[in-house]
Amino acid sequence: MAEIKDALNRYAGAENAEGSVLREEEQFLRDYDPSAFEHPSVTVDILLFTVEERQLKVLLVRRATPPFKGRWAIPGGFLRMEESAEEAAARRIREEAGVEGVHLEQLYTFSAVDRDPRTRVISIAYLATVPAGQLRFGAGEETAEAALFRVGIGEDSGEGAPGEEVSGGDVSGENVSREGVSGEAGRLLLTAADGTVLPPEEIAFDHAEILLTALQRMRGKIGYTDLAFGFLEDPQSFTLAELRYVHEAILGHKLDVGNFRRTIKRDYEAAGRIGETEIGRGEVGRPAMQYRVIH
Amino acid sequence: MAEIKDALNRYAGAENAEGSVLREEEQFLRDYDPSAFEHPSVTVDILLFTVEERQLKVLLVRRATPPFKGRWAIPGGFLRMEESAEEAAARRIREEAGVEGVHLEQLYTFSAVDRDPRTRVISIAYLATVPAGQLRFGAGEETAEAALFRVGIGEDSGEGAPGEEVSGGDVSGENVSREGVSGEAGRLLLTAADGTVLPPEEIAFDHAEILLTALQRMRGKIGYTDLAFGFLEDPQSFTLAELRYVHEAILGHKLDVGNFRRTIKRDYEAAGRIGETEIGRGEVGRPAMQYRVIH
DNA sequence: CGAATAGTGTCTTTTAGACACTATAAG
DNA sequence: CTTATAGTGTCTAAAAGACACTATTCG
Repeated sequence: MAEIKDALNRYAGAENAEGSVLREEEQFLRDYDPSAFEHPSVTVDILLFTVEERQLKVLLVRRATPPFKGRWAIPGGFLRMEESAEEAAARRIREEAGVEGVHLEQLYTFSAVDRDPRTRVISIAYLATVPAGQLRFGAGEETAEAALFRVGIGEDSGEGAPGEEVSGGDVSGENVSREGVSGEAGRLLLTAADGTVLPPEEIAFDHAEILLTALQRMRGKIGYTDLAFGFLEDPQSFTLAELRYVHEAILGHKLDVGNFRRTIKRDYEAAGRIGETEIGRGEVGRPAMQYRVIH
Repeated sequence: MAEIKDALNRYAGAENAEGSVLREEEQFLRDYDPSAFEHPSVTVDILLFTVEERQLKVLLVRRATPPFKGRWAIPGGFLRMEESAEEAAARRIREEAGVEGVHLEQLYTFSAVDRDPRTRVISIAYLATVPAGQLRFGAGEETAEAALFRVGIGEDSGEGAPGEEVSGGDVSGENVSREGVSGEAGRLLLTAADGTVLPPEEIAFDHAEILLTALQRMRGKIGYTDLAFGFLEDPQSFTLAELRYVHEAILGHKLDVGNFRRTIKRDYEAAGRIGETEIGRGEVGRPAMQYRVIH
């Protein structure tokens, strides 16, 4: 390693007084000495989402130390030199929630100079979709240091009672106003298990902003990607109703049954992405056809 | 440096068999000592796109040193401790191309451990859209160390001759096959000013992959965002035909005139995003209505 | 039977695509 | 007139949305 550094430094000295393009190459090389410059810390932040009781929830941890002591934050951790950001994210999810092999996708990288008051931190945020049944985060023993919060945007409801239906009013379908181009003006709404609403100001760092970014991303992609499948308890056996509940939880409103089936069958079943397996046994009501994700 | 690593390894050995949540907080704090860990280098990569002669082009620089000496690469630079990634990207664009205030958006962060053979580098890639007329990159003096390459995907054309129409065949409209969900199978096609085709293997590092990601992102977003406006020579005075040329260059195929006008007027003019100004003077043909971007 | 859930059919509105046509300029 | 570019109108097909209806289970 040492001789490589020497070689790079020699290169840097030799090629001066050039046009801007060459100067760029020169600086590039000089900077490549890993000890020559102070480098920022790099972390991964985990937006771990799940759908529990037909509601979209996110995992937050309570900070035990300043800054933002006592506030809730997105779990994260430092990137190690021998792992990629994806690997670090997967590792943190394993450590934090005891889950392996979940769907993981990069969200955004946050790099504002002052986002952490202590030192310069670059955070690469990842979005993870996890079936609620697989989550294991030190449940009863400690006073809740980690917890799931229901996530929504602004006005779309006040009813935080768990075990309830998705939405009080608006039973009639998907007739939600479609604002401009990238719409959805409201603000982030986090509801604890006991119904308490956590105002965005109570979130540590810039994590409220990150959560909002993640939610908007999911809402934008759920219709034409495989995102929803990551929430299914068993991707090898689910009903279209269960899949619809996932979509509804993410979008924050009910979907029309017939229209949902039509588009799913057209866009996914016809494309061979999901397939029927057999008719399940119902507990109440008519038994539903079971589907499985293919590939 | 060596004793720090030893200390860390000792820590690593000591901190086993804990409750997962508390261990995370503890580790978080320990890692916050900025000198305690070896940190990766962080760079920004600039995907500088422009539309010149109705063709989509990207700025690449030729590497003067190993690794990948002589190969073409995406321009980039190191992130400084006192600037955000966005600021670093804007600075590099100013240095490299002499442009200020261009549209800039984050693309993706690349973090594979071995992506640079010298040291650990995290690259935050930014996509910039620049009017061709504003580009100033050390033009005639040196043998081209930086150059614009026409960008396309796979099969969609062979005609690299500049100053030509966008596409040889396929004059009939937008009837391009719509594969599955995230389609567009082909591979990256880079064409130099002299018509030479640069195979993806000739691109340094993982930069061919990054370019492909960028192109796909642009194609996906051009229809419902303000992306195209960033390429207009004068956003305060342009014609719908000029705007269409930008869309065609990015998509890689011609668009139907009537349908294009219809959707632009519905989605942008009706929403107050663009507005008519006055009828321009034509050089040939009927003079066109001029539009301007609002806000 | 009623309650509960699964699933179908169909009408209307909106959007996308294809394509022929008219309009206004220069020479 | 021809050419070149700008702009309109319209027919059709596909997709989205609303909503009423039928089907199958349990008790």
